[in-house]
Amino acid sequence: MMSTVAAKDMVKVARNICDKTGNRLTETRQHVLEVLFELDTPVSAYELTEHYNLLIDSPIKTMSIYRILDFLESIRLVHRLRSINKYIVCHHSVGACHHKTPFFLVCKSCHCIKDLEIATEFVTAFLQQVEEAGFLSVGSQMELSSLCKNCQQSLEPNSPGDIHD
Amino acid sequence: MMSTVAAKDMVKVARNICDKTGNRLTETRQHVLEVLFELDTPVSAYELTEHYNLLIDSPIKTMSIYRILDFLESIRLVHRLRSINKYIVCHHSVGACHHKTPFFLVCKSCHCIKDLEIATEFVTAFLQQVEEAGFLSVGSQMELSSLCKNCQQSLEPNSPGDIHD
DNA sequence: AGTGTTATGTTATATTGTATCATTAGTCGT
DNA sequence: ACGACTAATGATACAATATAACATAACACT
Ligand SMILES: [Zn+2]
Ligand SMILES: [Zn+2]
Ligand SMILES: [Zn+2]
Ligand SMILES: [Zn+2]
Repeated sequence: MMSTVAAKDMVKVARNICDKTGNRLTETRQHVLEVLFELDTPVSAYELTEHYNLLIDSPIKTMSIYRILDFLESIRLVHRLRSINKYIVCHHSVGACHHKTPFFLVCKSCHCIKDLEIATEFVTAFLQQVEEAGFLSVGSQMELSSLCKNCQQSLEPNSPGDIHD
Repeated sequence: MMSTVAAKDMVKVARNICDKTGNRLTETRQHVLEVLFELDTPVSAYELTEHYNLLIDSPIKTMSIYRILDFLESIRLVHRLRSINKYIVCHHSVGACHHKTPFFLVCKSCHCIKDLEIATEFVTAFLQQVEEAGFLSVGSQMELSSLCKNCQQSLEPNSPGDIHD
């Protein structure tokens, strides 16, 4: 497939992470990452399968997509948005990975998301409360069901999928 | 079905809420609420259907359970835990409803949950950041994927379903 | 009773996610 | 290079979760 410069950077980062962690960035995994990156919008595993098969020569089935998404999530290159059952690439890792506990605002109506850059002391204080409650955060993210600006104003919901900054 | 005193209190609260909001607490809805209350553990819609049909005379199908869960969630008597696709009664409403934005810690392993009583100023600060980002929280809850104390210690995960305080 | 509205029953189907086993592709020691 | 081991993928089936669509029943209001 045609890869943008940004996608190539993403892959480079991915390769570094895999090298360091003793994992293999296979061609299929790389392709999944690239397709997901180019889409740049939350997609379901089945949607991703369709896009993959449009863009990549050798066809893939959703079972494999799920496996690869699991893998990519395990090395923190992909976020699974459980509130909408969709997946996105992690944008925290493109430059240098500064992963904490990301807070995603997920629009209930159009499924656009915003990655809330939350103050460090806030996260720290929160995680301390989690710890005091006897729980251990497992590096996942938080999601808040909400309404984006557009969907608040218009009764008409927006077309799904945008990612706001 | 046999209802505990606590369940009857719950129903009384439910009836009040429905009266105030112009909704109807039908017999079926009341039964769903009672069953869910007695279970007192996160259950899926299908699990709830099974329990309902064991406890209540006239049988119900999952479609209706989903509809009633939607209703009960809309009047904030039930929480839908999206990270594990399960449902629980809201324990915030039993005395007097002091609903803000509940933070649920959800154990990835055994699916027990803890409702984290989070400091008010913390919630306020957080919601302000959400607002500044142009999003409107729609009264849902936050969920953090985590590991409970038991599941941290033992490699063996615990049996699913407990609710910790 | 007649009429509009809300809730439920019923059936079918869509969507999301796993289990299982066979096959292929790397890895490593000889 | 060869065999043996492990990791990754292919392929099929199936489970679990959720919604669509339409018919019927219960309720509310005149
Ligand atoms: Zn990230
Ligand atoms: Zn929106
Ligand atoms: Zn609650
Ligand atoms: Zn646990």
